[in-house]
Amino acid sequence: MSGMDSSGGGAFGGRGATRFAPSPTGEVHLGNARTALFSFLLARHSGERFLLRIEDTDSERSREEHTTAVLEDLRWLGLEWDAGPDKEDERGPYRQSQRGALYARCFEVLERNGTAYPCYCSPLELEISRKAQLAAGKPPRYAGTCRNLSPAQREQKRAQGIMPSMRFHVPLGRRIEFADFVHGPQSFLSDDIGDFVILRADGSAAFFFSNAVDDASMGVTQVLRGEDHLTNTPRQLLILEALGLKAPSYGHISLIVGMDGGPLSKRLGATSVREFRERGYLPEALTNHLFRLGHSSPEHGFLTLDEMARAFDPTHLGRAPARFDVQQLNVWQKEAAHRLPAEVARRWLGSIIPAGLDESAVSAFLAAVLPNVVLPEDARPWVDVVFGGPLALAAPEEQVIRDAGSDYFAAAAGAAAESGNDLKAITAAVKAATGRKGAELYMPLRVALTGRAHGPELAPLLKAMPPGKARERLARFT
RNA sequence: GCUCCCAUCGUCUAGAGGCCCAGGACAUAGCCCUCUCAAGGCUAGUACACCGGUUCGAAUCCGGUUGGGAGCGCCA
Repeated sequence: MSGMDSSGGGAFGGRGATRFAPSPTGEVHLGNARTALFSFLLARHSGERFLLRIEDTDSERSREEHTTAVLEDLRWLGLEWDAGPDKEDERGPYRQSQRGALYARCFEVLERNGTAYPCYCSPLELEISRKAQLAAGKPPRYAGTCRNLSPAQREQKRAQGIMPSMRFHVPLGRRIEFADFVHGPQSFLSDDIGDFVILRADGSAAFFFSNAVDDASMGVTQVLRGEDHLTNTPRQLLILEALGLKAPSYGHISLIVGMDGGPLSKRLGATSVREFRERGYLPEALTNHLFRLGHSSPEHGFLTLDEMARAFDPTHLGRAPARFDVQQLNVWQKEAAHRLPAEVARRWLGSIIPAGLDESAVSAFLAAVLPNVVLPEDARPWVDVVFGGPLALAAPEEQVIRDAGSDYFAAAAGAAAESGNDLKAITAAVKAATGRKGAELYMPLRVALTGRAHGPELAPLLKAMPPGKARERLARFT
């Protein structure tokens, strides 16, 4: 069967591959972002290919704009793929909605094997059956109603116009074992698994089926995914076995949880890449934080993706759920913000920087303010300080001004008039006139010039101000 | 209900029987530096969920308890 060769080889020289396989039904969640990051790093670490496959078999919920958003978010994070929906190769297409022919061929194999059969049960019947089993304290599994229908019975159902779904016939009494590369040896009993749907009534392929078939046919050798898939893995192994396809090795990483230890929820803050991005978080902050969630590395500092790829160690993937702590994210965010090159910082701050400034004014502003900024909004108050008009003072600041006295400011304003916005010249003049030093010397200047007692370094801040601004603000208190 | 996964400082984690009265990073506190904040330097406190067992010896192995999570969908 062409297109189903899972032996590697061919155009890809036997290289293995990892993949990220999101369904375009919403925003990229933090947990998925981490799975994508780890899969990306796993591939980069060992020179494998990183594939992006869009799992859009559910036409009801899949939306093209979500696919676009997923691609955008991944690229924003810096996770570029070697093949994907916008980078097709001979193993594609990379959208499941376009792989119907392959699924049909695979299904035929199963049908011939006798490992698949049509199920005519209605959603309502299935729902009732599930509820009844649950109520009886039993696992809610498919009861096998349609498993052994005779050809005549099937014909009868078909004549009634019922479109069947197709189920996989799970063998009895089998032990399914595999080595999870995160959790170690796993063992499941096939008796605990009910016959599951592989083709929906509309003919589209269901997850267990399409996902397993695609991993095999796309040459994926290592599947890194969330732990929510761990107990589903035996199903996929069974499908692959029935198809005679080689299974990838699987690793299941624990889920990311909120600070309360429960599932990550909106209530506790942002949960999607998009939201963090919109709040002004930088991709490097997110990747550095995610890199340490459920993974340990001897490298402690701020890392680029390349450095992460080198340091990534699949044997150091955690089995315990990791809490998403925004405080820790903010540490990386601060670091990322402080490392921002000027032109990127300018884009990052966007409309917060007033329009119409010349380049040197912008870079002076950035040089002064960036070291004190974590999120773009932190820069906003300093725009007024640097470029705005007269400053309003609170009571404690007023007091600082009064204590300094008008002689102090006369000297300061005089120096400012002569030298422009030069802190050294101003402090020298004030020092000569008043004999003040240390905080007594600097604090009144800081307050008069910025309106507040705390903030970025004074000298660069002054330099960023328009000419005459220092004199103007100092003269106010003479 | 059944099956499966998990459990070390506030957070992320190291730890695969003695190297651990548990190490690191971040956070926190104090000090230093300093015009403030930030940065930087130094110092400090805080953890093996619980109960049994195996062993000369257990964070590490086994059993149980508790707690958390996942799966059992014509969602992925």
